[in-house]
Amino acid sequence: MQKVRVRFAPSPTGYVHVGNARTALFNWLFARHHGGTLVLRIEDTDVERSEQRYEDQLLEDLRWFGLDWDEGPDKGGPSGPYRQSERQDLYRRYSMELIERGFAYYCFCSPEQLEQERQEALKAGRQPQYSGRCRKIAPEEAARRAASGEAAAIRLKITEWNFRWNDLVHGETTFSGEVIGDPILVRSGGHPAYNFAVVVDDHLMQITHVIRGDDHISNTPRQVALYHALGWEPPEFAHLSTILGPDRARLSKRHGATSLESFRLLGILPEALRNYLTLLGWSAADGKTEILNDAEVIAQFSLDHITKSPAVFDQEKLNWLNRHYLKQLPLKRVAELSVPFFVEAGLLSEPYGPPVLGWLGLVVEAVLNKIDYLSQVPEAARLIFEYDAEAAVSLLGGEEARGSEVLLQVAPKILAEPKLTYARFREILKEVQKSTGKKGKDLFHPVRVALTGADSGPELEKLIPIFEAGSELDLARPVLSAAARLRSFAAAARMT
RNA sequence: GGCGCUAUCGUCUAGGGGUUAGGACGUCAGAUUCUCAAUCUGGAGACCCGGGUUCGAUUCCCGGUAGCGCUACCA
Repeated sequence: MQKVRVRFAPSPTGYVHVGNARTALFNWLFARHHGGTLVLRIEDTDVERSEQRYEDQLLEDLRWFGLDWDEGPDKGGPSGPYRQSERQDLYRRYSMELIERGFAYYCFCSPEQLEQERQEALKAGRQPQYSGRCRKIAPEEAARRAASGEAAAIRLKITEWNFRWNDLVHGETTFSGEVIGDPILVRSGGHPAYNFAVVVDDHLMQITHVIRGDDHISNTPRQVALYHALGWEPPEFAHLSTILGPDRARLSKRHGATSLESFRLLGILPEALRNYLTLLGWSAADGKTEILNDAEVIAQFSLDHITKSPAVFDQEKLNWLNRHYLKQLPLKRVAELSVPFFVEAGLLSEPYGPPVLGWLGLVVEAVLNKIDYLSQVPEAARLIFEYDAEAAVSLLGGEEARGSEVLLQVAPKILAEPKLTYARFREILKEVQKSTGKKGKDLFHPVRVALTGADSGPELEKLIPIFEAGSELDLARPVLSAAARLRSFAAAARMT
C-alpha cells in the first residue's frame, strides 16, 4: 500500500459534534496505525455559515480531545492552503478545464426557477432532478453569456450509468447514474460546491483513504463521476455509521451533551471520550476488551473491524469509562482538573496556594466513587463546605440529639482534642463502644449525622482529616472542624 | 415518492451453517463497609418478519417491515 494519507475536513460552523469527533478519531487512528499522515482541512466554502472565529475554537476542541494532525491551517504543509476559502483559484482552474473539455457546462437557471420545477416534479410524483436544460446551450454562446456577467453556475455532465466502488466498511456498493441529476460544481456566486471542492482537494492533497460519515454515501457517485471527468483515480472510501440519540433519531443538540465542548464542561476526560467513541463502531480483535489506551487502539486499529450499523449514544457507558479513567489519574491531577468546577460553585477563589490544592486532592478522593464526571464534584462535596446543624438534629430526632448516650460521651472527648486525627477518633469510638456497649451502625450513625448533617456520605475516615485540615485553610467558604461542628450541633440540639 | 445504507440482550458489540449465541454498560440479587457509593460474586436479558437454499439456518439468497441517510447554487 502506498503511504497512507487521510484527512479530517470539518466545516467551522460552531461546535464539534461527537459524530464528527468520532470521524476525526477514526481518521487519526487509521493514520497513526499505518504511520501515515493526517491532514486537517477547513471546509469553509459555505461563506454564509462559516465564521472565521469558529476555526480557533474548532482546533482547540480537537486538541482537547487529544488529536493531533500533520498538516493543517495552523501548521501548514506541502499541500496547502488548508482552508477551502483560500483555494478558490484551484477550483476555478479545474472547473474551467472541465468546461473546455466538455465535461461541465454553464447553467443559467435561477435558483427560484429550479426550486419551482423541483416542487412541481415532487407534486407530480416525478423524480425531482435537474432537467439538463442548459446542457443544450451551445458552448460558445454559454461562454459569451457567462463572460458578459450573467449569473451562471457550473454543472457536471453525468454520463455514466453505473457507479461502483468497494467501500472499505460496506463492501461493494452500487448506484445507478439515472438517479443523479447534473450536480452543481460551482455556484453562481463563484464558490465551489461541496462535492466539487472535496474531490479537487482530496486529489491534490493526495488523500489515499476517505473516511467519513455514511451520510456521504449518496454523494459518492457524484464524486466518482467527477474523478472520472477529471481523469483522476478515486481514493478508497470508508463510510462510518451514524451516531443516534436514545430515540434512534440522528444525534443532535436536543439530545443534550453532544459537542466536544459540552463534554469538557461536564468534566468528561478526553481519554474516556476517545475510548468510548472508539467503541462506537469498532471492537478489539478479541471481541471483549473495552478499556484500551491510545497505543493499544492504534496498534490494533483496522477498518475491517468496523460495524456497519448505526449506534445509539449511551451516556451511561461513557460515564463508566470516565469513572474508570478518573480513578486512574493521580489525585493531584484530578484536583487540578476540578478547580474550575469548585470556582464556579463559589467554593474556591483564585489564586490559591499549594496547600489548598493538596487539600482539594483529599476532598476529591473522598467523593471520587460517587461521581460520574468532574462537574459533580462540588455537589458531592457539599457536606464538607456546608454544615447544617438543624438538619443534623432533625435527622436524629430531638430526643436522640440531646440524649444520645453515644453522642454525650463522644462529644466532650472530641472537643478536648486540639487537633483531631482519625486514629484518635477511632480510639475515642472504641472507648465509647466499651462504655456504652454500642457498636457498628449504632455507634457510628449518630456521630456521622452530628458531624455531617447527613446520614450518608463519604467515609468518616476520610472526612475527619478533611474537616480538620480544611478548617485551617483560608477558603472562599470556610470549612468547619469536627469540634466546631459538634459545638454548633449541641447548640441546635438544646434549642429543640 | 425515488435511490441508498442498516438490522444479535434495553444499549454498545463478538460470533458464525450444527455454539449452553460470548463480552461490556445498565438492571436485579447476595456479600462486604458506620451510611451512600465503590468493590466482589451471582442472576435475568438478544439473533426483526416471511419465504427459499440446506440434513440443518440466527448465520447464505430473495422479499417484506422498520430505522436512518441522500434526493440543494448545505456540508
